[in-house]
Amino acid sequence: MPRSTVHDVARAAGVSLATVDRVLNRRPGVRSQTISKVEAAALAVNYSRDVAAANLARRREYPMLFIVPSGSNSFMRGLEREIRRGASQFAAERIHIDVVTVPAMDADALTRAIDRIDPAVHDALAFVAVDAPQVRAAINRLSKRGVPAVTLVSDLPASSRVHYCGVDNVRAGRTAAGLLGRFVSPPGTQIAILSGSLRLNDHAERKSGFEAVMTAEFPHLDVLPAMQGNDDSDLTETIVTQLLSERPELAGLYNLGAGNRGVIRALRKSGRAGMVKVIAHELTDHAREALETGLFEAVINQDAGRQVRSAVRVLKAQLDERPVIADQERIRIDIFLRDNMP
Amino acid sequence: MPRSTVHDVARAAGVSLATVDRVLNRRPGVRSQTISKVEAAALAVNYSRDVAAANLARRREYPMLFIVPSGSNSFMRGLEREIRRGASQFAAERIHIDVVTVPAMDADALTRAIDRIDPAVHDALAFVAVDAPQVRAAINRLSKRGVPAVTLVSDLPASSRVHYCGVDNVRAGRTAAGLLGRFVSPPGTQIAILSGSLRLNDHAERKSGFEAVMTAEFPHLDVLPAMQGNDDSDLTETIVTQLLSERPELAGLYNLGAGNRGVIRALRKSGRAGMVKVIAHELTDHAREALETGLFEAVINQDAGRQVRSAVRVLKAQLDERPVIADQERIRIDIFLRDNMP
DNA sequence: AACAATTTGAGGTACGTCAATCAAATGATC
DNA sequence: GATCATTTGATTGACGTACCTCAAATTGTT
Repeated sequence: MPRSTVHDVARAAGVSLATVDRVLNRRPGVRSQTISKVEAAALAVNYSRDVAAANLARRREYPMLFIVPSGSNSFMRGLEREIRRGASQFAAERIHIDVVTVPAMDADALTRAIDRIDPAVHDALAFVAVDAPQVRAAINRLSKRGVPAVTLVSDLPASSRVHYCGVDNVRAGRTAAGLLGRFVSPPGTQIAILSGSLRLNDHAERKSGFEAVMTAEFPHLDVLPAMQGNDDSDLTETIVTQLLSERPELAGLYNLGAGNRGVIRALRKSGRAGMVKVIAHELTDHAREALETGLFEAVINQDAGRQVRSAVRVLKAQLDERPVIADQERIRIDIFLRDNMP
Repeated sequence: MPRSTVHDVARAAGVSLATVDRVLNRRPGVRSQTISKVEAAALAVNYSRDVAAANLARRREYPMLFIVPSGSNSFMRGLEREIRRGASQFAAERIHIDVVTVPAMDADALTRAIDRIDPAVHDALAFVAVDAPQVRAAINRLSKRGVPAVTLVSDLPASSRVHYCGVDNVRAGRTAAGLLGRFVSPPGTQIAILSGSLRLNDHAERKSGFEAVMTAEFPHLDVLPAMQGNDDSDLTETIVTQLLSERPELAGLYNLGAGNRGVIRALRKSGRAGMVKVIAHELTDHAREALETGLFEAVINQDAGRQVRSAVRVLKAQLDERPVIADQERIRIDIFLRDNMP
């Protein structure tokens, strides 16, 4: 049974090809009666548009822009790599991707980059959000100019962004707590939380999820107030070194931001590796090695490639005025131990 | 910069379109000198074939057959569902998928099903293997008849199957051990292993991975000899019920096969839920609910949808005589706790 | 009934590739 | 340099859809 084509629909509906075409592409000049006749016929012969042929015929191109933070953050560099990889992959579908970087956690720089977008050049935007009013305003302006945007990795709630392509960070934090709580059994022991910047929506959410589960399910553990490492390896190293020397009872550490290199260095220096159970985020090369050597117990990961592909799919659907299947676009929270690393 | 086409290649190489076509599609009748000239030109103008247009032009169809075990095994039913879903998705790429079921763990039935394959009807096969000599022989016969095959979920090593689309089950077992070993801390406690059938390659591998890590990293835990539940809920329930009554010190249970319903029922009856930490496989509806209610601590999962899509990709590549990017086809070992279930 | 407005039909061209044909050019062989 | 085989060129018609034009048919309005 070969696929049915527009010809089959036309025959089944008893109308001409031109009319079928007008109906299928929502072109004007067709009586509503005829429209429903054609739609019924399409359903009857089980027609579905051959997307490949359609894309070929309409010379529609999909130029998109991705904005990611610059800097040495391994996860972000990995994200950029995945974007570039996606770019070459999606080229076959006439999707062209440009990438620009802006300083991390710099709301003004991000705002400027968004305002610089030329709708004649880029039809859609994906960006890693910093939660700030001026960014929100810029995105709202952008959508007024007809350019849809999605957030990547970190969300910008209450803005006109079309979709958030990233994990549910509250649940990510909850997951980390579930693991760490089970790993450190003796009661009365201390758990430390290390975050990057709470200006990033994702960090704030992870923290709240983590603390919620700790309070509810592991009340016997003593969770210390969160410290801020600013996603910076050196600052993180300083903080963790001091923490380890001050807290001999420390049994667990949850680093919910970046700066894993700093955690690793501090842990190595202290000689307490293995005694303090560490859970971190993002399976970068450093985290990988830390898992391998037993320095980290587990890593919570969000697959950058999936997020990029999801962003592209959502934006393309938006440009084609097709609905997104939200269910299919949910990004998973991966847990990696030494033995199940990909 | 619009994509370059065959025309660009022809111009760059200084040959006609026909010659470019012959080279690109490996048709005979071109001097090797000209071939390299064209290939160089293709590289120079950064040509990449427009897959959509190519698929449109060649009327190649890809009829494939999937063989899955019948029965009430939730994972297998989920797999079948994913195959059927894939079928409608891949239809756009002219890939047609048929599914047949054969009794689970029945090597002879599987052998007959493989021998029944008509190369005129199905160009490729994906199947869940039972590790038996007659199956191996049937697959070898099949590949002689020109039909490539991949194994799904459970492998058939040392056969002429082209690829295995499934997780590394040794590592899955190791992962389970890493988790369970950390979850049950008090020394001297007992851990039980429950398997389905060791005739299935995947079960045997999980068991060996689990035991290896237990011996090496958690020597203080007492791992009991593995019991066989035959992937059957009722038998599994009986076994677990008896186990729980005989072993009051039991602190952990690893169910590496199917039959989770039996484990759940036995655990509920016994009133030891939560005391015995359970790790199981496959995120079926039952496992989901068990995680939700705290009956299971963790579930190791292999994503059925991914495996199906991977199988289709690999088979299509095989039929097109394209190489497979093995790295991209590696199936991940998912870990799910209550809070990171998708 | 005459007219305009709307709806429909018929047909063509294009997208980039595949596949095939037939003619023309080139090469090798004696 | 005549003969034949091999290689290359030129051209054409699909594939399924989009989009356009122009004419024909149908409605609705007065």
